Amino acid sequence: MPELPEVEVVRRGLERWVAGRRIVDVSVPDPRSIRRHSLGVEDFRGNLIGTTVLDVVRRGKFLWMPLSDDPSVSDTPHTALVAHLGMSGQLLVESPEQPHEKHLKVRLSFSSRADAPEELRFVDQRIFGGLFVTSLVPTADGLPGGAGVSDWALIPEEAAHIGRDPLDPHFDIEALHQKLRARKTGIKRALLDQAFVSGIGNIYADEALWAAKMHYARPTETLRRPDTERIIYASRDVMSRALDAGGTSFDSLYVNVNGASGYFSRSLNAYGREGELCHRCEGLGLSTRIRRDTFMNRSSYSCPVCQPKPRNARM
DNA sequence: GAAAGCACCTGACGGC
DNA sequence: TGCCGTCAGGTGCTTT
Repeated sequence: MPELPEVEVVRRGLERWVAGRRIVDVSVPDPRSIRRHSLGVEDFRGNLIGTTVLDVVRRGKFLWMPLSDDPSVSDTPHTALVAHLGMSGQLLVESPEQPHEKHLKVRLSFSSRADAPEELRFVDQRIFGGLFVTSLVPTADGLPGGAGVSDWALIPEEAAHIGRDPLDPHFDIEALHQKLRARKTGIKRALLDQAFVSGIGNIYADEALWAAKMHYARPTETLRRPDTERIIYASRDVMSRALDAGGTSFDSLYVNVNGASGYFSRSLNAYGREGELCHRCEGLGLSTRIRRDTFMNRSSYSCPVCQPKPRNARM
């Protein structure tokens, strides 16, 4: 599935192929993928056709493209096309002659450019993702909304509540630490809550906790500052390595969110390794095996030795 | 108000 | 071979 590093690869691809281009047509073969655009298909089309994409910005797994009716006027944008890839979404830059994908949901046609295909297609098998047009509002901290070329301190209204992601240069560890201490919940539950920190999904939560030698049910109110730092540094490390790997295999025309290939190329220490030897214990001559627990209706992978369950666990 | 539970969705896979 | 149940999980809404 697309995780934060894959979404960043998509952002860079879109920045190259789509930024600065005018939208000339929009079609929505499956309206379920724009269900977050409450005013419907015609309003969605009307808000896009004739506008120009100014930039491609990302915070966590949210992507947005600030729009302008007249790019010759240097003004801050007011609206944006927002995209979330969900579990299976893909944004593909293709020529109109390319056969339609089985799960094609939305097509955007751009003004022609000699060196670039004219269509951006949103393809989504499981329809957890989607597109919508919304207003941009000022960021709470007055700093740039996310990763992008522009430095507008703006963010889509619907994404304004989410925290910055660990790869964001404006990420504030101390603020996160204080929020975690004030909350009475387990650490993994908090890491998956985008209001605390965005961009961490089930895979990176397990990997970061393994690297930090911390059990997923550790109560957040017991965290010390070095604990929070260990988790964030670990998540940064694993996501940066995944981003590097995604970057090297990046197929620039197909704005690649092939989650499966990217995911399996990573070296994971916990996620999906039930019954396999813990790499860290193995190095110490132990034969501990990774355990899988059901947690939040999902799977949670951990080492029972490196990540012992606390007595005051918050499940 | 905070925290937890659950629905959304479809393809892969295992069991019968 | 075909049917059925289970599983995967990010987000937002509902329930406790």
